[in-house]
Amino acid sequence: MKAQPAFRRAEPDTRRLSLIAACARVLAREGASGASVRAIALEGGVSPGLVGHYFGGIDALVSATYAHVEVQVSDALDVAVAAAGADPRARLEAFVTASFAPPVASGELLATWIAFWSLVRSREDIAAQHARQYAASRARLEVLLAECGLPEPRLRRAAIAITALVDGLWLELCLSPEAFSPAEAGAIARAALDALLG
Amino acid sequence: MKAQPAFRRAEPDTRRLSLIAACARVLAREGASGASVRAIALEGGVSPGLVGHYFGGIDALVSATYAHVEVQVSDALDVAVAAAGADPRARLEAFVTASFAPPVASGELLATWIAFWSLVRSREDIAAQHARQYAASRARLEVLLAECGLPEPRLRRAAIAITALVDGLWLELCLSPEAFSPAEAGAIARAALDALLG
DNA sequence: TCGCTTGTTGAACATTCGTATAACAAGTGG
DNA sequence: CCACTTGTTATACGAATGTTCAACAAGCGA
Repeated sequence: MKAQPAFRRAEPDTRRLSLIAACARVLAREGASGASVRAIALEGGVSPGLVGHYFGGIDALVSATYAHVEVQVSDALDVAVAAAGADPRARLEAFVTASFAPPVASGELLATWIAFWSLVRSREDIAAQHARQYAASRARLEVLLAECGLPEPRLRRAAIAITALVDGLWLELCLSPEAFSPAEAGAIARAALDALLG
Repeated sequence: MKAQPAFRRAEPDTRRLSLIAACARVLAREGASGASVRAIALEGGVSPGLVGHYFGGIDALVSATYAHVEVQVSDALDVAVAAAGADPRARLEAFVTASFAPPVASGELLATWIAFWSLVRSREDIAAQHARQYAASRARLEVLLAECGLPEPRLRRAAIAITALVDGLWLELCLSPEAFSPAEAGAIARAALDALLG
């Protein structure tokens, strides 16, 4: 009788993704302080050494997890925008509305953001990653705003404003869901769009 | 020759405050992950045991530090509002403008906020503290808005909106100061007030 | 079937963590 | 000047941290 394999090899990218997913789950369940190499390896059904093998350190894994989750969030927003049809204003409103509904606004995602933010000030490469992702997210919003007819000179500030408003509402929604509802957050953001677009 | 005292006794409240100040300094310098009992005790010129003696645990010290810093921030905003004179609109604008200048907006404060936020989801008492402080901060803004003539039914949402906008701008300002300037953040917030108050 | 590459393991490493606690001493009231 | 209270120290403890590395074996090509 042949013993079944003690472990299974995986494509590097597959394994990397499964570790990222495990990291995200641990962050969601245990919070930023519970995301240790061992806990993540256990969650991924893998030995602790693999984390170092693929990412070299826990910071890089957290950074990769943030990048991955950000892409998921970004995709979810894109889907919502696409589902809104062709009307520019409807697309913009779909964007902000989706920002306050799962899977974008979710307390479980908060720990990933917090773990990432806590690295921004001390690690220059992670600060650069944050700046890059922030710029990308703002640029996408600028496109939606431009399609609504907002003139180019006002685009930058408008995008900064809407991004900040949405982020602030999102953060508070994750931190204390009782303060106000996702629907109320959506209404507030849409009112801001009204004011901005006239 | 009499050896000088090996240590100095302090009033409980004095010592508590000095530990809170030491915690804030360590958070500012080392970030959330560097704020260990030992590092804080060393910073405060005190033995590690005292942290447990006064606060019972590191979480309670972080929570107390957050509360203390929040009061400082709140006081700084009050000073700015008072300095603006009697005109309600000027007072409101002073409030948002001060939110983007030191000592309120400062990368060094960010770590304190992050350390506190990371406790909100896992500890019920800290979630309650956050909800309480958020409500207080929103209530103060509601007063300023009411003085500008905003009718009562619109107060709640307006305060939520301005708080979220200011928090979002503040956060991004602390995370990546190159994205936009404090002056630009202030202009954005004042424009939002324009839109809100007509 | 054999050998080779390399993904993977699991233990060991030196630190560091938070907390508990016994001994010490500063300051106060007598 | 002497207790007595208690703020404070210093150490010790077990657990957990991130990282390293030699050994192992899975899967592929020959």
